[in-house]
Amino acid sequence: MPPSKKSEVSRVSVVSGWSPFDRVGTQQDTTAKVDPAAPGPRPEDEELTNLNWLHESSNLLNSFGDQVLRSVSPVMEIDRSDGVPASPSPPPATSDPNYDLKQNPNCKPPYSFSCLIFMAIEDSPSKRLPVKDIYNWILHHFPYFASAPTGWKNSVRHNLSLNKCFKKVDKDRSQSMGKGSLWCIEAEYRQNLIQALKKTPFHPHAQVLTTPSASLQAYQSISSPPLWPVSPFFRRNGGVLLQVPQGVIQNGARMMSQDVFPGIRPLPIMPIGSRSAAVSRSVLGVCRKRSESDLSCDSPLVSSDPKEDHTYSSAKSSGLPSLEGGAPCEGGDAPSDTEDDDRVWVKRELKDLPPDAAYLAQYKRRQHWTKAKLWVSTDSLPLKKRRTQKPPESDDEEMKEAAGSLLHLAGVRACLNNITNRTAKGQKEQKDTLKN
DNA sequence: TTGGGTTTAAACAATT
DNA sequence: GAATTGTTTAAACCCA
Repeated sequence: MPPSKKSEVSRVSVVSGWSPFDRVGTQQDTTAKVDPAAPGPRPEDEELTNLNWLHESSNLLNSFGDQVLRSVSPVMEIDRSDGVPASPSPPPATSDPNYDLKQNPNCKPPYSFSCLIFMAIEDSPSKRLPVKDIYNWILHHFPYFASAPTGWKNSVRHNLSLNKCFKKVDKDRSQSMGKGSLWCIEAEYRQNLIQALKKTPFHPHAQVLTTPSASLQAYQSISSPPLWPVSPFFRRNGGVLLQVPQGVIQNGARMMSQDVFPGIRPLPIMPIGSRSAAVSRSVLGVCRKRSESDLSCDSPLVSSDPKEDHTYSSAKSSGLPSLEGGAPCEGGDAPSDTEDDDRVWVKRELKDLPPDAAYLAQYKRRQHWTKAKLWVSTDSLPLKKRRTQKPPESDDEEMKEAAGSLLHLAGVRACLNNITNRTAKGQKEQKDTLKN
């Protein structure tokens, strides 16, 4: 968004803040319009409510947040319409230049793109946004991207396309909202996103910070856990901040050790290529575009098996039980209004196809889900579709079964890894922190 | 070393 | 025709 980027950000009012947690507590977003088409209260909302443990009022921190915000982006207008009163002075700036936000304003947010997109969408009244608005939301809340290389937009689109947490919603044809579709959160994976957010950035408890930096000490001397300063979590609900339960601390500790906790510690200088959001990886191992016909699936179930969720492209349609097992989709095959659309047709066709043994064998070699793709003969397909689709090379049933088992095992293993990795990761980070 | 997951870059098609 | 949007592939990187 080259030319308008800066100016756009310059008139941003950052504060209105965030969303999934808006429904918690006393949030008062009077600007939010009620969209009749928007989904009503969802089962997952209970989960959000259960995140109350994440919240603790802290005007002081909120004020600090503003301070940091101004440091990061002095041009940003700080909207205090949330009624949060001004509060005492923020912690003194550290002398460590690495911790000085004024010197290091271009710090990449410790959120994965998936989280960013999720927040953007959830922050919209109708819970659906066009890509452009997702860009804007990210720009508004994370000024880092205003000066970041433009590739991040590509990454956003890439995520939208490949991450099955997000689904495309056809616009009402009567609407002329420009090109593109609306994107919303796939209900089935909303929990994953929430979990990813819970495990991202903010909130190390003081007790896990055994060797705080100078700024950290200064900060801790006056307040509780830190947040990414521009994080929407930072404010909302009148200065609500997030705290973490014991179970999540390990991730927080990790984030701390990686200097991703700005409020306290250095907002690390993270070039766009850095892997700042690794924390949420395992939670969001869900990359694959769902077919339009799946969109009616409202199952709040979250697969316990990340592998079930993960594969680019339309591989879920492979019919592999291990891929489908977690979340039955009632009515998922119901034809949509756009069934005659090529893409929909293709996906439905894929869904009915058996897995291709040759491909799966290839997958076994590569062991990489991003390659998980069904090859189908699609002479009638648009070029776009033909490009990546080849006729099957084999139809060996045994291979299919073996591959299915492999996939299943891989899923189980990945699931176990996720659990153990999270634990081990946090412990390692704590050790590293101690070393430093 | 291997495997899993994320990000980035790039190419290309489709749409406005 | 240009710009934007959406899809796909590949590679690099990080972590366990």
